[in-house]
Amino acid sequence: MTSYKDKKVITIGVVHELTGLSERQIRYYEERGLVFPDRSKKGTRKYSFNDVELLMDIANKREEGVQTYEIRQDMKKEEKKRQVREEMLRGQLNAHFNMRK
Amino acid sequence: MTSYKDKKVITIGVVHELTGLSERQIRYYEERGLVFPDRSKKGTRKYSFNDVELLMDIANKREEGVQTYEIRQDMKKEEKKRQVREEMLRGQLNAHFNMRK
DNA sequence: CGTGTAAGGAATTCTGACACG
DNA sequence: CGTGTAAGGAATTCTGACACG
Repeated sequence: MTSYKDKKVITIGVVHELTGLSERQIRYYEERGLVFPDRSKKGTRKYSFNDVELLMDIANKREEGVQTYEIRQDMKKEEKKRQVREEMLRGQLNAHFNMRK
Repeated sequence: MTSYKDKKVITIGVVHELTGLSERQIRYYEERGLVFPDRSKKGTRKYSFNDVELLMDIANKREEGVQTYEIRQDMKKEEKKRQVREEMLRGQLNAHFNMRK
């Protein structure tokens, strides 16, 4: 379920190289609740490949002039949708198995 | 063809955390030709998830008392096998397509 | 042979702040 | 709001070497 894409192992310097974003920008997007890196014991940020992809999406939105606040709202909506879909699926599965009982 | 598993983005410190090997050991295995990290512009080593897996295999072999030299020989043999298999496949494909001409 | 360690330097990362707008 | 930058400190990484065995 958790693959390499989700493992938080990339330092901010490498994320900078991969995305072209400045470290300042990357930290700021975290401040705005758009990315959530892990922290090593000593406090350095660790990102996953998923985070890198997300940051590239954010970079594109920013270029279009979308504000971080709006990006955050959109991300919340997406999250909501995903939850609803999951609940529906769960409900159907339950109904199915209840019928077979 | 090249996935996240092959992307060299992990610093030696994180590799240490993931494998349990000391940085000294990790660098030594490189010296012996067992792993080949990339280098960032400034010279710090970058490993891939594949490298991490390889290092864990090496760690197991070492625990069994296998010397780095032998591990290297085995890796070369494996590499050879892979090449032969590829050449055979290529040959069969060629024969196949030549027949259809 | 394989690994630990101390050494000194260079590069990285962190935070909080000021700047501009 | 979003980003650059200088500041000072702490943590990371690098290399070459000595040590033990």
